[in-house]
Amino acid sequence: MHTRAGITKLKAMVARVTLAHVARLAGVSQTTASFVLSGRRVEMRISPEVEARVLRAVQETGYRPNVVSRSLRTGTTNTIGFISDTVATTPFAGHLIWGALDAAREHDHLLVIAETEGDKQLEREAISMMHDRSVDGIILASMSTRRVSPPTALLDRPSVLLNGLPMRPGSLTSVVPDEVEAGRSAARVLVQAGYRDGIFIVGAGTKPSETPRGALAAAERLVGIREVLEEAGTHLAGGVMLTAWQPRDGYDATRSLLDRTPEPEALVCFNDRLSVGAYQALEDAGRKVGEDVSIVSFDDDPVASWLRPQLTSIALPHYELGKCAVEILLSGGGRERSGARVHRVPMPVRLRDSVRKPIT
Amino acid sequence: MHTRAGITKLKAMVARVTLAHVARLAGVSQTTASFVLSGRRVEMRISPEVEARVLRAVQETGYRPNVVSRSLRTGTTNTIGFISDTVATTPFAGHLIWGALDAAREHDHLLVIAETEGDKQLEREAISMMHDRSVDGIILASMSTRRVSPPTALLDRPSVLLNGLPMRPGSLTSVVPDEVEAGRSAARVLVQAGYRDGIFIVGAGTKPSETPRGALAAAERLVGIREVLEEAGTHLAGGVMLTAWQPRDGYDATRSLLDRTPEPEALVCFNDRLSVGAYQALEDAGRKVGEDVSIVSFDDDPVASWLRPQLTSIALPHYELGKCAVEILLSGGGRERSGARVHRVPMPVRLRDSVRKPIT
DNA sequence: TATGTTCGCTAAATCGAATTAGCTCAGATC
DNA sequence: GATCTGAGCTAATTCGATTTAGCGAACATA
Repeated sequence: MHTRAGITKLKAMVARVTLAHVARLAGVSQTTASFVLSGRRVEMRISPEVEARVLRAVQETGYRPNVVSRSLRTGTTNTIGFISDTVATTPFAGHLIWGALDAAREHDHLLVIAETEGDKQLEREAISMMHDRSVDGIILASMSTRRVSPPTALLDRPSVLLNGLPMRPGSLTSVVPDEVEAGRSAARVLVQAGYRDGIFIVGAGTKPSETPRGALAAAERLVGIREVLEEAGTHLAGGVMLTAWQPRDGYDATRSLLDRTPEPEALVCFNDRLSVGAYQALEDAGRKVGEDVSIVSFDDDPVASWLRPQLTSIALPHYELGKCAVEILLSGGGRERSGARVHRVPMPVRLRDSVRKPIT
Repeated sequence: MHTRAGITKLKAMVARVTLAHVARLAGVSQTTASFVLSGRRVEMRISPEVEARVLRAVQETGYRPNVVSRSLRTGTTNTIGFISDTVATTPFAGHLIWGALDAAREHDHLLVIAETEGDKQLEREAISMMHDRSVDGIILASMSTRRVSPPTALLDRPSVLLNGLPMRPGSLTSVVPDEVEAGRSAARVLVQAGYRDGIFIVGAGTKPSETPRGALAAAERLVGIREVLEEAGTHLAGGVMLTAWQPRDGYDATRSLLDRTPEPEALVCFNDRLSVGAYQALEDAGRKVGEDVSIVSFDDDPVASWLRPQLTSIALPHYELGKCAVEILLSGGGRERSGARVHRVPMPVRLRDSVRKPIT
C-alpha cells in the first residue's frame, strides 16, 4: 500500500494536466472548457464569467492540450513532413530546412524530416511513415533542381515539390529557383562590365542541349545567358561541358580554355566549386581574376567570399525556397492535381570582386 | 443524394483501413487482430489458423496502423525530437542530422526538428511543442562544443545533449567529440613529421586558459597537444588567440606569426576556415605550405580537400555524433538525472598534403 | 456428477480532446 | 396557464488503437 501510494504520487507529478482537470477545477464540463479554448465562446454562448473561470484554471494548472489526442479526433497534426534526397550532405542545403523550419514555426507547425539518399524505396517508406503519423502535408525536396517523378502515395494529401519539377508538368505544385532569370543576371553582370567577346561557360556547352543530364538548372541558365548576350548583339564564345562539378573539374576545364586563341576574357562557372578550380588554374597560368579574366559564378557557397578576390555569384535562395514551400502548403496549396503552379524564387546577385569594374 | 454518394465514395477511397476493417474481414475481434499484429499470438493463445487469417486480411487491405491512435493509448510515438541552436547555418552540421536520421530510421523512428538560433525562449517553446506531441525523447544539439544549461523542461523525459556538456556535470547524458584525443592526433602528426620547435597555434594561445570564451573544444585540444609535445620533449612555440575563426582572422594571425624570429615551422589551425586564411597569408609571403610551413587543422570542412596542397585535418565526426545520440536515447539512455555519462566520439585524422613527409 | 483448468477468443474500457445532440431554466407570447 | 424561444450549459459519442477482465467450451480431476 505504501509503495502503491508512492508510485501514484510519482505518476501524478509526471502526468500531464488534461482538459478534464481544467474543467473540474473551473467547475464546468469538458465540453465548455473545450469551447472556451477553441475560441468558440460567443458561438456556443458561454458567459464571460465562465470563460474567465476556465482561463484561470488553465493558467493555474499550466494546461497544454495533448496534440496526439487532438490529432486523433481532427485528423490534423500541425506537422509537416519534409523528405529530401541528399540535403544533409551539401553545405547550403541546411538552409532549405532552415527556411522551412522558420515558416513552420510562424504557423505553429513542426517539421518531421526524413532522408532518402535518392532511394525510391526509402522514399516510399518515408512517405508511409509520415502518412501513418497523419502529417498535414509533405514537402519532397531534391538537392539539385531536376525533374522528379513523385510516388503516387504523395498524391493522397497536400504536397509540394521543392527544388524539383514534376515529370508530368502541372501535376504537382513546385517551388524552384528562377534559373532563367539567374542566367540573365549573370550575363548582365558581364555585359555591364563591358564584355562582349571571349565569354565562356565552365560546366556546360553553349546550347541548352549541351548540358549535364538531369541538370535542369544548367539548361535554364543557358537560356537566360544567351538571351541577354543576344540583346547585347553578341553570343557565347564557347563552353566546356562537364558531368561533375567539383573544383578539380573546373581546374581542368579552365586549363583547356586557356589553350585557346583568343584566350577567354570572362568565365561563367556553373557553380562555386568549379570557380575554386578556375581560380587555381588561372593562378597557375599567371592570370589575375578580376583583371585578366573575370568570373561570374552560381550558388553563393560560403567559399565564394573566402576566395581572393571574392567571387561574384548568383545565389541559390535556399532559405527562401524552404520557406516558400511551407507557406504554399499551409495556405492550402499543394492540393491541385492538375494545373498545379510552378513557383519561381528569384536568385539574388552577390556582387563581389571577381568581375572587372565597368569602364566608365 | 447524388452528390452525397459521390462524396461518400470519395471519402471511402481516401479513408484509411482501420484495425476494425481487418478484424471484420478476418472474422475475428479487434482484440485478436491487435494481438496478432503485436506479435503476442503465443502469449495470448491465438491459433495459427486465426493468425493466418488476420495476416491475410492485413495483406489484402494494405492495412497500416494509425500511429496517432496508438500513441494516444501507449504514450509513445516512435518519434524523437531534435532541437539545435544553429545547425542549419553551418556546412557539416547537416551531417549531425543525417547521422541522427539514419539511426532513427534503423529503429523505425522519425525525427521532429526545431531550431532555436540560440534563443532560450524559442528553445523552451520547441521543447513544449515536442512534449505536446509526446516525443519519446529529445536531443538538444549545439553547433559548437560548449557548456549548456539545459532547460528544466528537458528533465521530464529522456534527453541527450549533443555536442554540448551540461553546466552541472553528470546531470544529463551527453555526446561530444573527443577533442583531447584530437589534440593528441594533431600533435602526433607534427611530431612524426619531425617537428619539435616552431609549432604555433592559430586560434588560441598556448594554455587552455588562453582560449575563446565558451570554446570548450579549443581548451581540450590544447590539453592533448601539450601532452604529446611534452612526451616528445618539447612544447608549443606560441599561439595567437582569436575570438572569431574566419579566413580573415587566420590570415591576419598568420601574417603576424611570420613577423616573428625564428619563423614558424608548423601551424596548428583550430578550424579549416582559419587554415584557408593561413594558406593565403603564406602564399602572399612566398612560403609553400607542406614544404616551408606545415599545417594541421581541425574540422575537415569540404574546403580542406579543395585547398592546394590538400589540407590535413582532424575531422569532426558529425555523422557519428548524431547517430550516437539517437542510439543512446533509443537504448534507454538519457534517463539518468545524476551520474549521467559523457560519450566521447573519436575524431579521425584525414591525412593529406599540408604536412611535410616524415624524413625517413 | 461436481469442480477445476486450460484453451481460444471477445466485450468493454481506455487514452484526451472535439463535437453532436440535447437538456434546463428564465422570460416572452398568446 | 400553456407554449414557445433562446440563453447557457452538459452528456455522450467519436477518432483507432491497446489492454484488462472475463466468457464459454473442452477436457481433466476427484
